Amino acid sequence: MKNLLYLKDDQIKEFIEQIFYVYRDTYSDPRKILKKYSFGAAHHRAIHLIERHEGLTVSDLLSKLKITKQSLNRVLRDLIKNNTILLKKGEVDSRQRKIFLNEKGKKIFEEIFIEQKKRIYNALKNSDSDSVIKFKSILNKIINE
Amino acid sequence: MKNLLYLKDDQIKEFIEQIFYVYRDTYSDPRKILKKYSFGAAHHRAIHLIERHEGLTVSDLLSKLKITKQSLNRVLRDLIKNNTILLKKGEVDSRQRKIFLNEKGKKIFEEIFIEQKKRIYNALKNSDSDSVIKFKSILNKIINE
DNA sequence: ATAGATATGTCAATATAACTGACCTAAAGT
DNA sequence: ACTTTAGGTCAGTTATATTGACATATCTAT
Repeated sequence: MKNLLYLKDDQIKEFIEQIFYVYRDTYSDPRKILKKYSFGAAHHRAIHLIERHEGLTVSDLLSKLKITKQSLNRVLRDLIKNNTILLKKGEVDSRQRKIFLNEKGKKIFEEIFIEQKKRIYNALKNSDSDSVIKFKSILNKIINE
Repeated sequence: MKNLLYLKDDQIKEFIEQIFYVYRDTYSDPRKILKKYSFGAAHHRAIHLIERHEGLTVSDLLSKLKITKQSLNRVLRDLIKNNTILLKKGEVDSRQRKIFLNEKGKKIFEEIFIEQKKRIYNALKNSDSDSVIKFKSILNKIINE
């Protein structure tokens, strides 16, 4: 292994610790908003991914969340019951259900996002564009490993 | 708000999504090792923080994990029962319990870390030092917001 | 047409990790 | 002496996930 400082074990351990804090803090900020709608972290993650990938299918969402369909089903049922999402039959393949936020869902998403955005926005606003690009690039490398 | 590309909502939403994937993948890699010792994600996080901050107190660990002491207690009990950690009374303040990995704990940590390290190492090995520094800097800014 | 595969949904039981709330001891601080 | 702090514990509950089994509708391929 290379002897570069940033590849030393201690540095990597520190990254593993930081990744935990970043995830925990980023996703705990909108807890109160979620509670208002009787939603938890699982609903939050689903809503976020549905907003980012409107019309994605149930199996798309499953592979993004990497949970079982039984787990996802509870979440989707809650979201439907709460009138937050709607499912449309796929036009090409009618076995598929394409998932969308409805108007209420979009409003809830925005409420959540406002809370969640602050942390990231403030962290980036004093960073130069080059830093942000490099930050994103490494995030992507970690995901695609 | 500034009109910078990387401060646009879509970009921030993408970061929020990426942070989820990075955390999930980084912490799911050593699942099999953990299972071997009947440990779960909660034990993993505790072991990681104890290794990084040897001799930290119960309340130090609580504030890093941001869970209740009842939740942490289950985890610490399991780790003690499994002979992975040991608690020493604080010399200065004997109400405190300082937490250490014992020999078995250190070995388990190393086993976990080997699995977990790969992803980060591979992501960083082809990045230049400047990228890594900037990556770390933004992680810290997000945490300290 | 029909057989097999795929996408989705659901029932039931269980595991894991968290929570709230109440209460306790020992040791420190004042 | 009194209060606060650090830590531990009991009990009950909630949230999120799991495994395994099975059902339905639809698509694909022969």
